[in-house]
Amino acid sequence: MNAQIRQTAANEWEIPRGFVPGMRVPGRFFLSKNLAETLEDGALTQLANVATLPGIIRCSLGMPDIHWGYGFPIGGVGAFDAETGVISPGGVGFDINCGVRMITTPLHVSDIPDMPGLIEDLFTAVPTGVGSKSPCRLSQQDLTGMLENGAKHAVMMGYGTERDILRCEENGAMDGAQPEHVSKKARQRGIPQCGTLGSGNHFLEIQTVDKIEDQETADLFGVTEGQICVMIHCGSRGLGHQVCTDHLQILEQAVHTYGIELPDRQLACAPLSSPEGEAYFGAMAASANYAWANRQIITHIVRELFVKKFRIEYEEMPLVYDVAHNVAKWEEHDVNGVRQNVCVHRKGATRAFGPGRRELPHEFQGCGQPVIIPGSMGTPSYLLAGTKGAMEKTFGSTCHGSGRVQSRSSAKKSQTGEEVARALLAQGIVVRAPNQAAIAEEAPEVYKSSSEVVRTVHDAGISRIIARLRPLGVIKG
DNA sequence: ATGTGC
Repeated sequence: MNAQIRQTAANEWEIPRGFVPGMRVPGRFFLSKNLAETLEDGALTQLANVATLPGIIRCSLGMPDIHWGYGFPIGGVGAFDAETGVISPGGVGFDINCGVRMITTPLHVSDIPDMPGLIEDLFTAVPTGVGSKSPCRLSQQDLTGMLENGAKHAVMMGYGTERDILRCEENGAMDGAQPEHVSKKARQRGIPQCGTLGSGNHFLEIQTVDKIEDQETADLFGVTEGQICVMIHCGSRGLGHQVCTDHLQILEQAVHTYGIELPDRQLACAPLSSPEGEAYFGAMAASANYAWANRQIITHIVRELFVKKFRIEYEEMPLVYDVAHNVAKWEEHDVNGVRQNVCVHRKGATRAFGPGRRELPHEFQGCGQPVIIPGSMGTPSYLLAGTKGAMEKTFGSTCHGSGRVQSRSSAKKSQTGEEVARALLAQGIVVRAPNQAAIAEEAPEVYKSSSEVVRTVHDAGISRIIARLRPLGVIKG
């Protein structure tokens, strides 16, 4: 560990002010001894850079899956004061509201004798890969509806149930969406892509619950051992990417307009209260809503396939929860003992609200929200719960996944897609992707261990492990 | 992440 970094608890570290010039607050991050060697110098510097931004509250935060990203590190959290703070696309990420949802089924492993067949059918039903095209013909009006009302609009169109909405963070639609700040170009990319999985680390996975660590909370979440589940990981596709690109350009100018000094151009931002900052927030919220609609439509496609194939009822595949990984949101938090409305940026980080938060459905008031942490291809995913500790230490946030440790190009050099797929099949995991390179780039070896990341946040008390899920079949984008 | 890069 860098000599300037101070250890403050078993898995907790502090970057002191002065690590980079202009830090207004310290940086803090969570990392176990085993993960220490995965920490990149660049990510550490980025975490310190975030602490220089105007109006940042208490500290910049890094989760154990931290790695180098655009401006902010991935696995980064920053909360900003409503009056003096800024909003930054680099603190949200290009894939606005990249997120993950988990659906349970009444099936067990023995009910799916032909996993390759199921995966093939799902691969055909859910458009996958770069530039894949939508299964639904979306009108301009429906696109606007999705930008304004997210998953609610998708349900209104017939893609899901009223109950689904209650099981999405923000009820599947953020307040403050302003479709008028989503460019025509972004809309053009969004229309043909809604209901598509995308590429990279996005996936659709068939899993089984193989270990319950907290039976009481698992019961509340509706999860039982041996059950087959579906996990969907995707975001706002080309639309969110275009919104980020468009507004970065505007905010790079705003940096000069408002005389903001930045250690890195990629931290382009504007005051939360400025027209430029408000425009980005409105467009970002609209993109987040599009992503919720996207995951909702994919959920519907999967349910229809299961209903037909396994002769079950649509309602027998309830949504456990849907969480956002890349978003900035207004939330109330305690700041120096005062309840304050702050703008929390989570980039590659998950909300982990503990018991008693009014945003949560009544059934989760006592146990905290479900937190879904996807593993890499072939490694376990986890269902966690939010905690009081997260409210106190991390503005109600935890990790989002495993975190890449090897570049895509390097991954392709070390193994071919065929080799990776064969190794996974030997472990009983079926993999399907549009091309072999996609599989090589996502080999389990290129990621930090999801188990180690999850263990770290559990031990630090910023979420707690409820159940572990083992992959059986994976569709990669 | 991304109709993937100047």
